Amino acid sequence: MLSHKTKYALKALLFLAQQEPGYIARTLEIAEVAAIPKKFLEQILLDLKRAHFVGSKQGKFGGYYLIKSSNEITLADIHRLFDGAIALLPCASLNFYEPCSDCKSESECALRHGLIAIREETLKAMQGITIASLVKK
Amino acid sequence: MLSHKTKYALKALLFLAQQEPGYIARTLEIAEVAAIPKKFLEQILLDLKRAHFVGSKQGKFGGYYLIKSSNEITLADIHRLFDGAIALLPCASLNFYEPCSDCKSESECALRHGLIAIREETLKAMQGITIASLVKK
DNA sequence: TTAAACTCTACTATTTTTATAGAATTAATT
DNA sequence: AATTAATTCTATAAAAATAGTAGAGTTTAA
Repeated sequence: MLSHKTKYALKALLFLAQQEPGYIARTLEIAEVAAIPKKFLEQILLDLKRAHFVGSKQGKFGGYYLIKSSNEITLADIHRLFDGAIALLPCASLNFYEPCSDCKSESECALRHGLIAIREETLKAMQGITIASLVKK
Repeated sequence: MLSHKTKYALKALLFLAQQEPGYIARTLEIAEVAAIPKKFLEQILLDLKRAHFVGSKQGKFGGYYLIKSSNEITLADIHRLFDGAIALLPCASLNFYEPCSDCKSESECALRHGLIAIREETLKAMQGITIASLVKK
């Protein structure tokens, strides 16, 4: 399941993608429209900024705007940023790989191979969902 | 990601599937081989029993054994039993459906449709992984 | 009767998630 | 220069979920 953080991030990006090009949205505005606690959203937008999905303008009349094309932001990207690995166990992960502590050997691990197959399918599906594709519907 | 509980359940089922038909395995035996805290495993096996994946024999020389064919136990089944929904949000779930509290209307919800597509793909993949298919490798 | 196993409930500890608070900084306007 | 309205940053707190433990009770075989 997605954390609230990831869900909020997606809703915020969805909002930004629906604005006129050049429009700068205040955090409060996004928070109200998308029903997100404002102070929580501040952190999320800051994370999205550090990950270069959005840009910001400080000071009065400042706010946030998309800097990446909405069809280049995928569900997989946002999941990884806030919820981490797509894979079901770290040993089956591409971006968050870690060996299992309780596994004798990886080649012998019965679970790992199956979970890699799942990750491949899920990742493909999640990369197919973009902010742009969500806006369309 | 899978919880430890789900991972332990899979490892326990994997162990049981690899025993001779009719063999009854003690909790301690499974715990040692699969590196699972014994008291934690007790709860997990009890849950697996209540969900009719395994049977048990009480008293001395008692223990657990599979009662469902290992090719009829899927990753999706075990995930749902211990970690709940396969879908990324409750509003996109088949077995754990709940409406979103922060969503104006489901038909308007931009997220839901995309997440249903993801759930369909992931579920299909997870139903393709069985205890039997994991044992084979 | 004893030993060895499962059964059951309650509890505790830890970690993660979900926020909240408040001061600091930045920039536009008056 | 002062004011206002915004982002930025760090720390903290509250709540929920996860992981694990304890111990008494029940069942069965020998």
